[in-house]
Amino acid sequence: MPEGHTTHRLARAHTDALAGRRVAVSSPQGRFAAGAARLDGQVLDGVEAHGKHLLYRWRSGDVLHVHLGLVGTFRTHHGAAPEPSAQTRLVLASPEAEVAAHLSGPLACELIDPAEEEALLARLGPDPLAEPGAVTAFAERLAATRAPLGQALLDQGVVAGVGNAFRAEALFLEGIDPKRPARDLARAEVSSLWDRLCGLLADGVATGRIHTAPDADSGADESARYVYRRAGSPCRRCSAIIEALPLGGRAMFACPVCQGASGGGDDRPPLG
DNA sequence: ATCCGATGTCAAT
DNA sequence: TTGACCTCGGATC
Repeated sequence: MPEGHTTHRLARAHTDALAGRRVAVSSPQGRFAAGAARLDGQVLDGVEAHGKHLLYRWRSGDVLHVHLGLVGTFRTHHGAAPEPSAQTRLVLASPEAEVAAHLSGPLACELIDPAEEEALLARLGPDPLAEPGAVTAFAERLAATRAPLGQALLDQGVVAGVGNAFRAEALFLEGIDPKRPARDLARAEVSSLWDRLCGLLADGVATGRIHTAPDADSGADESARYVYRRAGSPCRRCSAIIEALPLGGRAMFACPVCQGASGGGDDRPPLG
């Protein structure tokens, strides 16, 4: 689940449900026991998303940093909540609001001090969901890397909140070969790509899913995407076989024709 | 019952 | 570049 759209949805949901309330905080699993004990009963002021990072700000001045990583999940229950599982790292609950959020498997769940928060935010590039006008910062950071574009888009210092699914879908829709050096993109390509990322992420916040292809609300997630996790299947535009190649340590999915040297991306609808 | 992979990141080679 | 970490659902035996 977790690219930038997920964290922004959580920030909004948890702010709506819990901000201004005293929150019961616990760590059934135990690995956050000390932090939970410190926060338990405190008033939550609000929750912010910065790329894939979540910051929970408490009236006491404490800041809780959560990063879901690859497998982390936050389940937010309204009404009667089930018992948290034994591996639940963190529970945030308001009995009066009948809300309980259960966090499992996070990469990070920790209290951070102001210096750590500053360092965290300083290493993030612009977040399309937080700063949709930040195309210039995006362009500068693309120009400063030697990496291929497909790899640069996974670098949270280049753009914050984009992950493996959004990078693949965005580059397909832009018709750009992911192996091209990021610094070689024309200004118009950078601008169009930034707008594309903003649009895809905003759609993700609205729906909670990464569905980029117009058809197929029915069926698996793969049926609602152009390339991500579709290696070996025909391209929805040209029927060429979608490829997966390692880029930035992960599988990069792309159409060899639509994203070939001749380029060609636009808003053409998919084939039948 | 067991294995494997996943929308992520970091530390150790 | 690789392995470790973390949890869970789906595939496989």
